[in-house]
Amino acid sequence: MPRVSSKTARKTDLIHAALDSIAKRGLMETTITHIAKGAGMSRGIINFYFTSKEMMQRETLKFLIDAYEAIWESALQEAGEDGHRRLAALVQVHFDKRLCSPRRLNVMSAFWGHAATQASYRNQLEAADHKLETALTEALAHLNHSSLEEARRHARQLHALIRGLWLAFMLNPQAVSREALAAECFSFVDRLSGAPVRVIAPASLRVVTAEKPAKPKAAKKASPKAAKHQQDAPVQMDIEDLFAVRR
Amino acid sequence: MPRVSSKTARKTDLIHAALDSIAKRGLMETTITHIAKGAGMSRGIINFYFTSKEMMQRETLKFLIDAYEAIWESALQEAGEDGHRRLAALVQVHFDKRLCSPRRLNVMSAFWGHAATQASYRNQLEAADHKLETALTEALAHLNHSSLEEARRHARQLHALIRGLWLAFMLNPQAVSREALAAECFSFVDRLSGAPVRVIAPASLRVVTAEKPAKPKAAKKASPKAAKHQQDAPVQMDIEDLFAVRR
DNA sequence: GTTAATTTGATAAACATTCATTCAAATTAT
DNA sequence: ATAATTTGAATGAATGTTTATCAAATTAAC
Repeated sequence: MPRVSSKTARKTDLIHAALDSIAKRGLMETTITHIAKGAGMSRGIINFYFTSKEMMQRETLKFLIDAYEAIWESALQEAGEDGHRRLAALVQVHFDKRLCSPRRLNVMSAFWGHAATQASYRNQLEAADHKLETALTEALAHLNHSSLEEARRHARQLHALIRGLWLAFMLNPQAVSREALAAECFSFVDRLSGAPVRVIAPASLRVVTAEKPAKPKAAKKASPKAAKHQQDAPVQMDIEDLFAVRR
Repeated sequence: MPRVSSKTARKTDLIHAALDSIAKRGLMETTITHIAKGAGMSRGIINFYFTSKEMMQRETLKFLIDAYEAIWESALQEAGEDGHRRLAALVQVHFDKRLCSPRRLNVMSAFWGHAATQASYRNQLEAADHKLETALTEALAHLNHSSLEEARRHARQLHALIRGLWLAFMLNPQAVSREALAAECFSFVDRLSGAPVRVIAPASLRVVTAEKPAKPKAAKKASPKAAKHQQDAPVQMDIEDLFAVRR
C-alpha cells in the first residue's frame, strides 16, 4: 500500500526542514519556500501535506514538545524509584546536548515569543509545562518531608530557573557551558534539600548524554529527481536523531 | 518650526503604537500600517521617521530596554547603601506592575524570540542583561562575605529565575499573582543569604509600585483629522506612563 | 512664501495558496 | 504474465493579496 515512503515520513522530513529554517532564520523570516527547498521539494508540498503554513507550524511545535517529553520521561524512567536520583535526572536531562543546544533553543524561543499572542501555541506550551511541573513536584515531594504545597512552589522555582538558564544560553551560548549551567541548577537544588542531590546520578546519566554512533546520514541535497529514489529511510526516526544538528 | 509637536514626540508616539500592536498581535503579524493607524497617522510616516521597519523595531526595543533600566536603577537608588535593601529593591522592582505586566512581557518575549536569530536584537538584550547582572552581583557580594566569583554565579541564577518567572507569567498570567512570583523569588534569595532579605524593603518600595494618580489620558481613538489638534502632550513622557496599559 | 512636516498614491517585491498537470506506483482486468 | 486503468504524490506556473518603500503632492507653520 505505501508507495515509496509513507506519508508521515515525508511530513517529518518537512518538519525537520522547518526546524532547520526556524533555527537559522527565525519564525518571522521563514517562508514556505525556504522549508520546501530545504527538504528538497517544491513549493506546493506544504499545502498538500499541512493545508496551511499555520497548521504546519503548529505541528512543528507539537513535534518539538513530543520529543522533549519523550526525552525527559525516559530519563526519569532510567533513574528508578529513588527520589534523589529522579530529581537529579530531571535536572540533568535539561542540560543534555539534545535539549540545551543553540539550535533547539532558538526554535523554542521563537515559539515562546509567538505564543505570547497566539493562543494555540500558548496552549500547547502550557500543557507541556504543566506536565513537567507535576513531575518536578513529585520528585521534590519525595525528597524532603515537605508539604505538597511547598513542593509545588519549589517545582515552579526550579522550572523557572531552568527556563531562565536556557534563555541566557540562547542569548549567548559562548558565555557559559552546558555543564556550568547544570552545576548552577544543582546548586539551587542542593540548597532546597539541604544536601547535595547530584551525588549518585551523573555516572548513569552520562549514558544518555553520551556520544552518538555518527550514523551516516544520506546527503540531503541530491537532485530533486534523483531524491525520489533514495527514499528508503525508516519511517519512525529514533530519538537520538531528533535534534541532531543537520547541515 | 515644529508643527503641532516636536519630531521626537511623534517618534515616541509611533513607538508606543508599535508596542501596542506587538503586545496584541506579536511581531510577526504587526505591519507598518497597523502601527501608523494605531498612532492615528498615515502609512508612509514610519519610513519618514525611521527609514525602515527594521530600524523602527530596533528603536522600539531600545526604548523598552532604556525604560527598563531607568526603572530598576531608580529603585536601586531609592534603596540607599545597605546591601540587603539594594538586593530587595532589585528583586521587588522586577515584579512591579510596570515591568511584570502581560502587555510588557508579551513584547519582551517577542523580542527574545526574534533575538535568537537576529544579531542586532541579541546584542541589545545582552548588553542590558550584563548591566543588570553586574548590579545583582554587587548587591549579592555585599550581602554575604562570599567571593566575587560566587556572587557572580548567584547573580546569574537569580537573573535566570526572574526571567523564568516572567516567562511563566507571560504564558499564563492567571495562574499566579505578581506578588506570589515576588515571594518565590525572595524565598530563593533568602536561601542564598541564610536569612530573610525582604524584611526592611517593601514599605519603601511600595511607593514605587503604588497607585498612579489616574492622569486623564486623551482619547487615543479620535478621528484621524481631529486627533491632530489634541497633540499637546509633553514631549518627554514621565516614566510612570511608559508602560501604562493603553486602550 | 518658503520651509518643514505629513499624506497620498504608485510601485514593485514577496508571499501563501490554488490548481491543472505530470509521473510513477498500485491495482485490476485480460 | 501482460496490459490497461486507477490512484496518490509531487510539481511549478499562475493568482491574488499583502507588504515595505518611495517620489510627488499637500498641508501647516513661521
